[in-house]
Amino acid sequence: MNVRAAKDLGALIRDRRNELGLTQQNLADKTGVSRVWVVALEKGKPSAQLDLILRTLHQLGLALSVDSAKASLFTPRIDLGEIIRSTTKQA
Amino acid sequence: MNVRAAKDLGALIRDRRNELGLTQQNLADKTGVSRVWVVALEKGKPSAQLDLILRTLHQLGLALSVDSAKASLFTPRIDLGEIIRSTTKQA
DNA sequence: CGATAATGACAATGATCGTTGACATTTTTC
DNA sequence: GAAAAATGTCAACGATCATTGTCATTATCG
Repeated sequence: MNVRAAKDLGALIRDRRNELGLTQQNLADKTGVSRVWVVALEKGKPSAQLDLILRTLHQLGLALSVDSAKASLFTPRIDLGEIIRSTTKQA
Repeated sequence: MNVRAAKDLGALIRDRRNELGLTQQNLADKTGVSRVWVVALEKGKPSAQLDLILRTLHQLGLALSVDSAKASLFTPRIDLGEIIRSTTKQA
């Protein structure tokens, strides 16, 4: 997903954390940050620091990437793994 | 490109800035940050803050995105625009 | 319902940020 | 090679960070 502003990242992280069934405290502990920071991050903290963000995403099984702004609109990610899986599953 | 650590982002930004023929001062002015900060960022500043990073990338025509860590390995970006362009260009 | 967990908010603190201004060191241009 | 531009580095400063501890408010579970 595209991250245009801090709020995008916050929402994304909160959703993913819930997907994994983690509490804010769980995530904070695993990541090595305070729970207060996680709360702020999910609220869309613009001043959040890069390394803490990277560590948080890592704990959530997420990764950060940078692409051309135009590309991010017209170059969708194609999940080759899923395509291969679903086209070869015929027993 | 994938950003695993602050240094990745720094290298990426420096390369892109040079591609565009901008000086550190140029980029700093456009982005509204100090040149010292740009220098540090390109060197791989882990404590760089999200909003400043987003503003910098924006000025470079770059965008930030978050994907599944696994996905980022197996879901390449497909440039549909380029595909359409090159398959319809026959006069 | 009652108890417990989870989340949101606040203040106080030490640590660190990003800025300005200056100077040294490349790198580029003529 | 000389001049100019670009880059790297430093110190001092006010501003802000991330942390801890605490308490109020929701959710969740038995």
